[in-house]
Amino acid sequence: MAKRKVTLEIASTRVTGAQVAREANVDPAIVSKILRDDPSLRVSRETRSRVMAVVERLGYRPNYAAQRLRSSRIGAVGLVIPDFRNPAFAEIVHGAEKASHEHRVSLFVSSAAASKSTIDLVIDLVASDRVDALLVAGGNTQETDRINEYLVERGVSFLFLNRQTSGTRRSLFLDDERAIGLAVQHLVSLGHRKIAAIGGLSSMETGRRRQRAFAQALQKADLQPRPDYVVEADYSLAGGQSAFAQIMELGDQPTALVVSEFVTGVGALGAARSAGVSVPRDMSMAVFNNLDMANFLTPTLTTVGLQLSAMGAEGLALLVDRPPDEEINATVSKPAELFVRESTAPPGGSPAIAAASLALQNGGSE
Amino acid sequence: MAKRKVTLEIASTRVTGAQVAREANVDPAIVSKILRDDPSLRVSRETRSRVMAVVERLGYRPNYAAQRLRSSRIGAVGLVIPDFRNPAFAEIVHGAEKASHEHRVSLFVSSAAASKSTIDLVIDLVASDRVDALLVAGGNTQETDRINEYLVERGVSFLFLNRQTSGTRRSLFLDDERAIGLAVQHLVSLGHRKIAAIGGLSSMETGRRRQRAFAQALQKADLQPRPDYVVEADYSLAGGQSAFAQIMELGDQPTALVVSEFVTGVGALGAARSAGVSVPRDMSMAVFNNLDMANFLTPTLTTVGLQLSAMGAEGLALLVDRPPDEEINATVSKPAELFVRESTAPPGGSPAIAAASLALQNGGSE
DNA sequence: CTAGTTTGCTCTATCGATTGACCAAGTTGC
DNA sequence: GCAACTTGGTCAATCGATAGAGCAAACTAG
Repeated sequence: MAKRKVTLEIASTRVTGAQVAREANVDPAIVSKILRDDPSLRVSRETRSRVMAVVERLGYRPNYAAQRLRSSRIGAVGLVIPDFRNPAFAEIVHGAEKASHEHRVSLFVSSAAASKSTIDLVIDLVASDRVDALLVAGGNTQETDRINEYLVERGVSFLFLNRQTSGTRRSLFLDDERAIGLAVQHLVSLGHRKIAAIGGLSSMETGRRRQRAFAQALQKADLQPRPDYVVEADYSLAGGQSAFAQIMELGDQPTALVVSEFVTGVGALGAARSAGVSVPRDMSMAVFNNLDMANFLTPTLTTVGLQLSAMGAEGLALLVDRPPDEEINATVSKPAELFVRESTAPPGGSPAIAAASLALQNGGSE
Repeated sequence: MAKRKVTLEIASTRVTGAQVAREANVDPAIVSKILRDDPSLRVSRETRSRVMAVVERLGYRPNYAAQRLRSSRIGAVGLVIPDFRNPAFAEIVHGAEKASHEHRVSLFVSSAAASKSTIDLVIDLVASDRVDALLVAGGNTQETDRINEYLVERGVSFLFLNRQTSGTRRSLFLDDERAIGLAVQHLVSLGHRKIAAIGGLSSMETGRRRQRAFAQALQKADLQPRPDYVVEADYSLAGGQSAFAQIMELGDQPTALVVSEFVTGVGALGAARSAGVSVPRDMSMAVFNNLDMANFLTPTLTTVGLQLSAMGAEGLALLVDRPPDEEINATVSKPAELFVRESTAPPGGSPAIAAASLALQNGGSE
C-alpha cells in the first residue's frame, strides 16, 4: 500500500456501492447492474456471486436518494386518503401496502385529515419528487378534477380509486352498483317496500354514483324512488347519527335502511338505539363494507362486502404495471358479496325469521 | 441572445434550482440558501425578493432526492406500526402526521401486517436512507431490543412509542399505570371485588407493564391479585373473543373485566353477548382507549382514554427537536381520563345505578 | 489467418441541491 | 491613504448510483 494520510477514522455507518465494488474488485457499475438485474449486463457467474457475497457481508443497500436522483423511475408510490382513522381506508392502505412489497416499490401514505387539503397533499408529494406515481383515494369531485389536471400536466402516472373525474379516465372502481343491488334485493326479498338510503355526500362522485345505483335497484324491484328517502351523510359516526335523525323526522318512515359506508352505518345504528328504534324489529339495516367489526356489534350487521383491501392491492398493481398514458377503467376483480346477519329482518320483525338470520351470524369473516 | 442550437423542446415538467437562478440572475447557491434560510448567507433584501418571486412564479420545489443525497439531515421521519387496521394505531398515525406537518418533515408510515417483520421494516427504511429518524410503535420485546441495537449501531435517531428496551432509553410512554388505576378504582368503587384483566401478550413489554400495573392497582384497593384472573390476548377482535372464552371457563368467575386494548375489548364484548353474558348486569367491562366508537356500541363502553394521538404528535416532536444522543424517558403530557358509560355497573346489576351511568353516556368525545 | 462477434468488464458524464472556500467592491478606522 | 472589514455575492467539489459508450480479450466463421 502506498503512503496513506492518517485521518480520524469516522465509523462510517454507510456502505456505498463503491466500497462493495472495491472489495469485490470490480467497477461500481457492475454492482449497480447486478443488483438491479440489468438486462444489458453480461457478467460471469463467478463475478456475480463474488459481488453478491460482498453485498451480503457488508449489508449494502443502494442509497435511495441517489437512485432516485439519477434514474427518474424508481419505485415509490404515493397513496392519498382522507383519514387513517376511517377503517375503510385503513383496509385500502393495508391492501396497497401488501402489494407494494410484492411489487418492490415503497408506499408513501398521506392523509388529508392532518390539516392539508387533498390537493396540497398531491402537489407536495409530486412536486418534491418524493413519489413517481400516485393512488388517489380521497377528495371531492372538484378536488379530484383539479388533481387530475395537475397530474396530467406534470406527466405523473396516477390512478383514482373509486373516483371518476371529468378529464382523463384512469380509475379503478368498486362495484358499488352490484353492492347496492345486493342490499336492496335482500331487503326486498325480506318483504320491505319502504327502503331508504343513507349515502355519501353528493359532492363526492362516489356519493352520486351510489345514489343513482340505489334508484336503479329500487326500480328493478318495481319500487318507486322517493327523494325524501335519500339522505346524505359524510363518512363518519356523527354523519350517520345525524342522517338517522333526519330520517326519524320523516312523516312516513321507511322500514329498512341501506347505509353505504361502514362507520356511517355504525353511527346510524347508535342513533337508532338512542332513539329507541329497535334494529331489526323496527328498522332493518344493511351496511356497506364487511369489516370484521360487523360481527361484534349489537345487533350484528348485515353487510355488503366490497373488496377494499383488494382495491388497494389491485390499484397499486395497475399503477405499477400499466404504462402511464394508457387509459384505465377497471373494476375490482372480486365481486361484492352479501353477508346476512342480525340487523336485517322482515318488516314488523318476525322473531322466527330473526332467529334464523341469527344463525347466519358467522357468515363471513373477510 | 447568441446562436442557439434548436432542439426538440421537451416540455420539461421539472423546474430546477438552476432555472430559477438563471431567471433571477443569481447563482444557484443563492437560491438554495435563501430557501433554507441559511444563516451563513447575506443577501440584499432586493435580491431575496427577486428570487422568491421567481420561485413563486415557476412553482419551484427543491428536488427531494437531491437534497437528501447531498445533505444527510433532511426531514423525513419513519413510523413503524403493527397494523393500519387497528384503530388505536390509526390514532397514533394521525397524531404523528399532524405533527409532521407542523415540523415540516415528511412522515413515512410502514406496517408490519403487510408481510414483513417489524425488524425488516426498520432495516429497509433505514438502510436505504429513506428516513433519518424513526418512531417505533410496533414489535415485541425481542424485536424492539434488536431494533434498538441496530439503530444505535447505525447512529440513527429514534424513539420508541410506549415501548421500553433493555438497551438505551429513548421512549415516550403512555400513562398505563394511571389508566389501569382509574379503571380498577372505578370498578372497586362500584362494589366489585372480583376483577379480572384481559391484557396484552406478555411477549410485549406493554403487556407486562399493564399486568404489573393491574396487580398494583388491586393491591392498593386491598384486593388480592389472582393469576387466573389475568388473561393474555393479542390486540385483535379474535384475541378478545378467545380471552373472554378463557375467562368463562374459570370456576370462580369475576364480576368485572379490565381490557387493556380497544378492539380486544370489542371482541370480548361480542363474545360475552354470544355466550349470553349480559354486560354490565352479569359482568362489567372497562376498556382502554376512548375511541369515538365506544359511544356507539351496545352497551356503550366505559373507557379509559389514553392519549394516542398526542403520543404520536409528541413523539414526533421529541424525535425532531431533541438531539439524537440525548436520553428520553417521557410520558405523554395529557393524562389518562376515565369515561364512564353503560358497560360498567355494580355487581349484580342494580337498574337504578345502571340508568345513572347511562346518563353519563356522552361523557367524552375526543 | 483475419474480420467479425461475443463476453465481460471499465470509464465518464450526469441527476439537482448543497457546502465551504473564495473574491470584488464598498466602508470604516486610524 | 492604506489596511482591515463588511457586504453581497460566485465557483467548484460533492453526495451515491446509474446509463451508455467504449474496449480488450477470447472465440468463431470462412
